[in-house]
Amino acid sequence: MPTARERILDAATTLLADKDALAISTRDICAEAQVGMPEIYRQFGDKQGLLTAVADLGFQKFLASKRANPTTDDPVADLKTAWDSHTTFALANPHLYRLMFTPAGSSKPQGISEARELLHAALGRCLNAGRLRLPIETAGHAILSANVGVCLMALSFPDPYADPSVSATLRDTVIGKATGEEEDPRLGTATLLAQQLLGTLTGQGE
Amino acid sequence: MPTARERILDAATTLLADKDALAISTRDICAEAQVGMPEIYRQFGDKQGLLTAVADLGFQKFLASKRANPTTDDPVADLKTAWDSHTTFALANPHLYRLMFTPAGSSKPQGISEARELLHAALGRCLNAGRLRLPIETAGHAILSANVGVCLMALSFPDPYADPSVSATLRDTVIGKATGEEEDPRLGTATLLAQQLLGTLTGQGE
DNA sequence: ACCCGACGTTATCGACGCTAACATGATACG
DNA sequence: CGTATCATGTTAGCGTCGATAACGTCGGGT
Repeated sequence: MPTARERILDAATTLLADKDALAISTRDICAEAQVGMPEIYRQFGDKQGLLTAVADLGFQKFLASKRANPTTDDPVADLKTAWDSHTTFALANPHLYRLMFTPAGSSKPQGISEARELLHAALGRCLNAGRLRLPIETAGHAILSANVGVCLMALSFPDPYADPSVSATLRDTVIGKATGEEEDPRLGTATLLAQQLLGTLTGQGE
Repeated sequence: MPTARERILDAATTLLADKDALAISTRDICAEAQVGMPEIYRQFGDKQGLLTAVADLGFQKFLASKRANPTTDDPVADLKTAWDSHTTFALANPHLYRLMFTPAGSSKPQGISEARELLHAALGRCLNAGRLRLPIETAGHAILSANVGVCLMALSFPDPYADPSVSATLRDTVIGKATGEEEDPRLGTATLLAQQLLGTLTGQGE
C-alpha cells in the first residue's frame, strides 16, 4: 500500500483525466484515495496546494517524455520534436495541461522553470552548432509562449483551432525565425544571380 | 435605474476587476447589483451562464477597442497595432481576459469568432495589397494563437514572461512570416551584391 | 378588470472547503 | 520493556457556496 500522500496524488490525477479541476471535490478525492478529509490538509495545506502538487507531478511526466526524445545531431529538428511532443501531451491531458499552464490564483507550479531550462539547453545546442540567430532567452520565451498558445486555443476552442496545421505552421514559423532555417525565397534567387554574375565577371563563363 | 440584467452584468464585471472569476460568489454579485439571488438564475440560468455573458461583454469591449484603431494605408502595420492592443487589453484586464480565452467547462463565448472575423478582415486587406503570403485562415489562426499564448503566459507566469519584448518578438515573427515583411538579412546583402555586379557588368562603373 | 410577465423577498437544500477533537497504529528511544 | 512520538484514520461539525421553491409586488396591454 503506497503512502497516503501518493494515494491522494494518484487519485487526484486519475480524477483529473475525466473531469475539470474545479469539478473535482476533495471528498471525491478522499473516497478514491481511501483517506480521510484531514489528510489532504495535513499533506498539502489546502486544495490549491494539492492541485499545485498534481500540476508539478504533471510537469514531471511532461518533462520525462521530453527527455525521452533522443538528442540527434540536428538540434533544430530536436526543437521541432520537442514542440510536437508538447502539443501531443496537451491534447492527451487537457485538464492536467490547463492546471499546469493556467494555474488559478497564486499557485505557480515550479515545473515551468524546469521546462524553460530544458528548452534553453536545447537552444544552447543550436547555438553551439551555429544555428541560432536570436538570444537564447528571447527565442525560448517566444517558442514556449507560442506553443502554449496553440495548445490552450486548441483546448478552449477546438473548432477551428485544434487543427494540427495551426501547430505545425506556428512551430515552423517561430523555430524558423529563431534558428534562421527558414529562408526568404528571394534569398535564393538573389544569391544565385550574384553567383552567376560573379562567375561571368571572373571569366568562368556560363 | 438600469434593468436588473444590466446591473448584474455590471456588478460581475466590476468585481472581476479585482478578484478571480472563481473567487466571486453569486451572493457578492447580488449585493453589488442590489438584486435577489433568483434573479441571476432567471436571467442567466446558472453562474456559468452569467460568466459567459460577462465574457461576451468583455469581447464587445475588446472588439470595440480594436475597431477604434483607424485603418491606415499600411495593413501590415494595422496588424501589429491590433496585436499590441490585444496584449494591452489582456494585461489591463487579467481576470476578464482569462475568462474570455480560457473558459471553464463548455461555456465557449461566441465573441471569439467575431474576433476571428475581424482578424480575417484585416488579413484580407493585406491580401488585397499583395502583402500576404499565407492563406488567410492559416495566418489568422497562427497570429491569434500566438497572441493569446503570449498574453496567458504573461498573466500566469509574469516572471519572466511578462517582458514586453516577448510579445514584440513573437508579433514581428508571426506577422512577418504571414506577410513576408520580414527579410532575411542576407537578402539585402545578396541583392546589393548582385546589383553592384550588374552595374559593373553593364559598364555603369562604381 | 384581468392577467401576465418582470422583479423582489425569504427560506431552504445539498454539496462544498475546511477544521477540531480524538482514536489508532507503528516506530524510535530511554 | 515501556513510553513518547509521529503519521494516519474517524467522526462531527462550521460557515459558505450554488441553486431552487414558494410567495409577494408592481405595471402594462388586450
